[in-house]
Amino acid sequence: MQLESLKVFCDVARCRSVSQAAQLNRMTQSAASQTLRQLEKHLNVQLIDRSVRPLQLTPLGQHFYERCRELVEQFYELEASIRSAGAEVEATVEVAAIYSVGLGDMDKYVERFKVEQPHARVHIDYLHPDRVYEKVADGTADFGLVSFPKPSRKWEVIPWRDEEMVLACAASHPLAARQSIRPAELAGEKYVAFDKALTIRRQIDKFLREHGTTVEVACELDNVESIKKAVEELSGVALLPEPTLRREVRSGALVALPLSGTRLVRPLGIILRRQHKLGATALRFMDLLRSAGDPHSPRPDGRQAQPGRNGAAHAER
Amino acid sequence: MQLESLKVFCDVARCRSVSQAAQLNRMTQSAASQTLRQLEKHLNVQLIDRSVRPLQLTPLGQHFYERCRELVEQFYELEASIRSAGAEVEATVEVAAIYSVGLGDMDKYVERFKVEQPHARVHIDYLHPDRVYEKVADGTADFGLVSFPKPSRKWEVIPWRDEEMVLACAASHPLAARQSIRPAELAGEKYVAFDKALTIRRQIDKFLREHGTTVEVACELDNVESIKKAVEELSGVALLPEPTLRREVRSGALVALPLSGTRLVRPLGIILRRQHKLGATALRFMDLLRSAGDPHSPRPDGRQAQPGRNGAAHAER
DNA sequence: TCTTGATATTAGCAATTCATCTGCTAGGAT
DNA sequence: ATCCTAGCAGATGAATTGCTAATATCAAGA
Repeated sequence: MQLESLKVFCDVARCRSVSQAAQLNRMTQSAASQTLRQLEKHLNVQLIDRSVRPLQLTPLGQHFYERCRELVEQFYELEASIRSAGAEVEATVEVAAIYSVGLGDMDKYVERFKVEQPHARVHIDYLHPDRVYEKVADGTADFGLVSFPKPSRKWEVIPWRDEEMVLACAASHPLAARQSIRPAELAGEKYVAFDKALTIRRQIDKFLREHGTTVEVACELDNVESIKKAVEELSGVALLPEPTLRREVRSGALVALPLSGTRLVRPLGIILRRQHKLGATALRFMDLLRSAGDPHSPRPDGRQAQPGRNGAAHAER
Repeated sequence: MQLESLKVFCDVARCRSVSQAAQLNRMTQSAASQTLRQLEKHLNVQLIDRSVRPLQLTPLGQHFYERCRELVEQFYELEASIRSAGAEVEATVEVAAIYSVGLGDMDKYVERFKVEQPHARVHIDYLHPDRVYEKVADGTADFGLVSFPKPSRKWEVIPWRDEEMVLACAASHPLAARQSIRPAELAGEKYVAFDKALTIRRQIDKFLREHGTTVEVACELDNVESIKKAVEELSGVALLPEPTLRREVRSGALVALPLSGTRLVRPLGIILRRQHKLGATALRFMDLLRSAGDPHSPRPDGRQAQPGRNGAAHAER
């Protein structure tokens, strides 16, 4: 049972002519005639009275036409809506990122991408790390941006960039005048920590342990923005990724002290579902991110990114 | 675009399994898989996420499923209703008859037919002759029963039976005692005539003219029942087909006098649209009528009627 | 009856569809 | 980690289907 057959029948019913209906459907009169006969045979009824000119619908045919027409129209509407929705989806990149990837950074990438791909739309969700993994796993996001990415069967990890961890403190803090600081010097400081459930907290704890230091945890928060605010207000200190502090350092609200004698980095990674081929648009946006973060790392699928029209995608900020 | 494809997709969406959906649709898993792929290609979207087990619909696929399911269900409902309506139509005989064919006669035929064809339904409309021709011409009736059938390109005429015209008068009328009557004796009688527009009126006028008689037309009516009533109440006379008078003669209300020395008959005929092949049921009912009316006239299409299970159709009443 | 415009029919060809078989993948168990 | 199993996709050959072109048939009007 072909939908086209129904359309042909509806057209015949409207035009009262097989030939015209055939033309409307880009087929020969013969094909239309056969189609109608087949339809009637399938339904085991006579829909059209062919013994008069112009042909006429039987009462049954009339009834069938009225209902059928609606259904056919509705279906073609649905088809069109799905098609356009599909094009929309294809042109949209869904990214899931942890809070602290930094709105400032991502905005720049998005702006740059929109210049290169004017028809494209980028949507970034800033979420709790667990939610990021979820959205990647269930396909709601094309890819995710997380810190300390953990490999798994379910997803593939592409290293993106390493962020230097630095000590943040209020401008009025006694340490603010220092050029750098050794981990050991943090002992006794009022420390604002990440939530215990977060990987970064465990990594920092391990780092401090390795340097024989224990800090006095004043409070625990699950995102960078809250920690920054707490550092300011409690006049505490915190170890945070350097890029997330830039705005506050520029405005003078906070001071960022590099660690001396050692180094702690927060690796960021792109995660994406295995065997899940990304759309062309998503692929291009990922390439933009990667070339900005680490232009030399290989692409996991071996495909070449479409180069921007002027190679700007490879320019470091 | 096949309706079956949509059904397969809907089944896949319900079962979350291609194999099961394939079984439901009596096809192999391979065919179902190809069908789905084709559907997705046609719509240019991804409906199903095949990278997880059990498979899952994409958001787009979910949306398509919800709308599609309704449409498919509605269509199958429509299909079923049309099919059953078609069977109904096929089993129903639509007959258009002039008023005076006689309800008594037709009832007998219908009763007998219902015994032979228990599933069949017969519907008889008693109409003005012009309406009978119309209903046959536009296909609303399978065939028509008329008097003095006029041949035409539009319809075919099959002689059915001739009805003897007799003089009707009230039992109290002076002529009622006669055994028969000559046309000339009608001169001066209060005559109840058919409407001038009717063929039978013209035929009767011609008949009387040929016998050199003129009658005094008391009133004109367009159907036999009214004429009979008028004959009774006005104590007039009328020339009417003998079968239409039987009931009144039996009850003693009217007397029927055969014409002597001459004869006038009203031929009845079956009319049906040329090239309009009747359904099997209509054909059988027509055969019943014809064998009862004139068992020796040939059938116009050369087809043999299905004989009744005991040949009763050929028995004269 | 004849013409005209339109539909049905037929045969042959091209495209599609389907089933079998094989290879691959995801998920779960050891 | 590595194996096993169920389920899906892809290739190939067989069969069906759908289409076109040519021809026959038909209804309506002159």
